[in-house]
Amino acid sequence: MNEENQVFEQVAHYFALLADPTRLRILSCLCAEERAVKDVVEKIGLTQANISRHLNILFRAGVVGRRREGNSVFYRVIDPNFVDICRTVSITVACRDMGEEFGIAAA
Amino acid sequence: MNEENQVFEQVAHYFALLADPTRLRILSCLCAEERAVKDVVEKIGLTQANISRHLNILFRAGVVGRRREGNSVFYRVIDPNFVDICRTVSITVACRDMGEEFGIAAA
DNA sequence: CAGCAATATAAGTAGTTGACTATATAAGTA
DNA sequence: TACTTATATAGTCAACTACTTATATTGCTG
Repeated sequence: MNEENQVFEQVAHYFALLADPTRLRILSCLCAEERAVKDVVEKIGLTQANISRHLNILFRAGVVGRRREGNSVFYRVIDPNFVDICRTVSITVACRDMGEEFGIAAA
Repeated sequence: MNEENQVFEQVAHYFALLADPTRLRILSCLCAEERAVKDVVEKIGLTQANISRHLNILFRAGVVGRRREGNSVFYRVIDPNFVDICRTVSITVACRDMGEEFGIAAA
């Protein structure tokens, strides 16, 4: 495996992070503000184990950061490019007014 | 399934297109110039059936276009956002000089 | 310490997908 | 038509992954 192929695999791996609707919902949740796991679970409506697992995947990849405060763990988006990427893709795949999930005003 | 969830699924579906190293290699091939399937196969070194399948996936999704010329079918990138997205992600996941696969000069 | 609340991890399962081989279709050429 | 080249499709299999239930960890509080 040469260096060029590694680049493609890294890029593909990053896209794979964003290729899951549940993770996109979670990231949409965290886009505007930091949130505790429990709040994300309530907002999205899947099991706590599942949300926690996705948050860990995003954390290990460096897309989100986290901090513990007492019993709770708060997550937030730290990847500076994430919003830009989602903005572009949202515009690509959907009509203008459908990009609002990520705070994209209709152009 | 409400409208909001459909947006996430559409966006996720687009990211899934780009979440495969082979498809990224193919798109990198087609980024600079239109190419026939045969040329892509030779350049990438996987089976013709596999490349053809990936090209069809990208075609149906509207990322690439194609035209037949005699025996050959030529593909090209037509999604105007693709290069921008890959540029951003390449910068995100790799060092500056690793973005050159998609024609990104070191900043 | 015991009990509770919040989060993380483990094990199992079902569905998806990327790869291959083999075959089919389409177009050029003798 | 028969043959060759180029591309697309079908069938199969292995690997991966998202989800669930059950359990473990961590921190607070009585």
